[in-house]
Amino acid sequence: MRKTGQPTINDVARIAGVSKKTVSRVINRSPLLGDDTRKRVEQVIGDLGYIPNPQARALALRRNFLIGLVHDNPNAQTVMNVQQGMLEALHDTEFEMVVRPVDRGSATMLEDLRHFLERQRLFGVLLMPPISENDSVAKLCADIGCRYVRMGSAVLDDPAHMVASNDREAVRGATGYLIEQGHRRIGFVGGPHGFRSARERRAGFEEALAAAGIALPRSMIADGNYTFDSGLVAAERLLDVIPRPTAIFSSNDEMAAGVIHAARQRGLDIPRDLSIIGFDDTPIAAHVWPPLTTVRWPIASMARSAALKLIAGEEEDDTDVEEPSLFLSTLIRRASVAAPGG
Amino acid sequence: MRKTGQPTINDVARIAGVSKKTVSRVINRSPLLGDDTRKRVEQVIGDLGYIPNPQARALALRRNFLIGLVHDNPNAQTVMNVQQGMLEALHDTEFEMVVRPVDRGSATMLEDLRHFLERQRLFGVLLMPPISENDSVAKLCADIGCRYVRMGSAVLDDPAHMVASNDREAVRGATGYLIEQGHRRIGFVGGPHGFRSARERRAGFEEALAAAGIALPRSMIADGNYTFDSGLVAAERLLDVIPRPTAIFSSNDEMAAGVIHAARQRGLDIPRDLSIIGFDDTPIAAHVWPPLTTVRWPIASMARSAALKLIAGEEEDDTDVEEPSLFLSTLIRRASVAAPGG
DNA sequence: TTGTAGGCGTTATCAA
DNA sequence: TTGATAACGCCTACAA
Repeated sequence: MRKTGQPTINDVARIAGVSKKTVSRVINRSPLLGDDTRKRVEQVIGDLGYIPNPQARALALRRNFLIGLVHDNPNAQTVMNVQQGMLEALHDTEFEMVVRPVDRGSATMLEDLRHFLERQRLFGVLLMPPISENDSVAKLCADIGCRYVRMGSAVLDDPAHMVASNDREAVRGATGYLIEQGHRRIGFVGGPHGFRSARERRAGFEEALAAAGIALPRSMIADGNYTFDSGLVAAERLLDVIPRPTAIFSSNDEMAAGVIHAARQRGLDIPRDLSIIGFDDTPIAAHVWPPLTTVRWPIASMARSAALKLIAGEEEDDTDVEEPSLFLSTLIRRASVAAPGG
Repeated sequence: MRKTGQPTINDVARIAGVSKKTVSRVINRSPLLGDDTRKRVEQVIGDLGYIPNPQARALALRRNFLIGLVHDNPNAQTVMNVQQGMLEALHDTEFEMVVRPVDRGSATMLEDLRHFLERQRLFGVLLMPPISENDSVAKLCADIGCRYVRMGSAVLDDPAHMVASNDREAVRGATGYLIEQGHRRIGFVGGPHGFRSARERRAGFEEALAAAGIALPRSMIADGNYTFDSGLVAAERLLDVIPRPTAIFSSNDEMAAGVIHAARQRGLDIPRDLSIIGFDDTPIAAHVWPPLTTVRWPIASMARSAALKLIAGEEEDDTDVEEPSLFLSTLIRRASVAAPGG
């Protein structure tokens, strides 16, 4: 109690007139403990304001109480939603969240990550997309004995290590909605190669068209990389095609904002001349003009669930309830979609 | 080396044929060490892939290597920029970042924070606005011996505990720009009461008008709370005034997007009928239509500097270079401003 | 320049 | 049901 000002387990033991181990048992809710001893110790703990030192526990238990968030996601809102969901799960537990961005492009990414995990000896990590799609990262975690749960747009791993949304189905539904409105010439702005989410969304798009018997010419597909600018460029390509598409599905909101931009630069009215659907339901979707119809996936819920999976069995509460592994997305209908021609 | 698979200082010592202390000296770059011994130990460390256990170090040193980010900022991009800046500073150090959102509205916020800080015994915390403006929080940190640095829109603390932007001056400049363009009826959308940034920005606005000898009727001021919707509502109030303002300064970008929305709903052309300036230069600023003229403050640089202040003296590199405490903002000129009437 | 003994605050083992 | 003793992996103080 001298140096740091914080009382230690020794102080509690001495004052309560019991051994350290007994105090430890009280802290850890050991079942074999006399009621009176427990009460007495708890009294002292309360009086002293004693708080167990997590570092010491980490050392003794050979594992710490840090959950890592490993991400390389460029979208701030998405990352924040994940953080929020994780923290909801970690709230009132002894776990804390440490954030670790990684550089997917870096040649040493895997080595850096290994070094980080080995050094910090994290209790577990939550892998966000798109890095979560990288199987070598999951393998790395498994190899060095670090628990992990991956978030993704499709099931990439066994349920214990995965929470997934079903992007394909969501996009199929969104595209179906455009078709219902009467659209037949529908352009597609895709995400970057190598992204599972990009692949899933495109597959959903193609499935919807196929189901409706609508041909999909190559000219109606343009690839982007999830950025505003790439969406703008892709839209310019699509809008050059004659006859022009009457609707465009964009694989994320940011690119959809670029599509809106491009359309407006050509004097096109949205949704009269062009309907647009995005994906993610980031704040930008509600704030662009006109407000963007988009697909919302339950990011925070997924992250919360993922974190709960990670610490499952560690916390006494309702560990019997299995965390779900598959999450449903919903189409948010706003003003950017109408029947062709108004 | 048995349980965890990770080699310990003992393994290194045994294999290198030296004492633990010698290995410890190598790790901590003690100057008094024979070159050959050092080389030999370093060789073994490399061979074994030995990494010192941060938990054990934390225990022995009675302090850990975690830097906290305490925030209650609703803007995702701002928080992410701060995280990025912090992590840049922490890169290649032994420090990690743990994130702690707090609820400013909660009655137990201060108690929660105290509990968090006492339990985790963080090395230090970075306080983001607006919670950083709360003097009791700073006092709490000081009381329990936790280093802290506050980020803010004005100097609220001594340089060792503060990195600040100069919002007042920035807004004065931005408003001056509108005046230069010929605007005389300029509306102001303010931030929420109790926010220092809101106060500073408003002061800057008023100073600019006063300097130009322009009266500021009460009707030209509408308060918001930094959200899109509040900006929209505020703009509706301002645009109802006759004669209408020819320009509006909005205290952040999100509200400025709401202003744009409101203007468009009335069929006003921006910038012909209404010029708009925002604050923050979030991505939304570049992506709305028309692109928004706004004030950019160097968030990431400020956060990096704040983190470096926190760990100053701990890292050997260039600790002689004092971290700056005041950061300048710049006006980013885009298409949302023109002379009145086009 | 290097080593020994002891401590940081906690938990595990095993005996009482 | 409790307690003594020994870890956990590292660092400081003091010796050699």
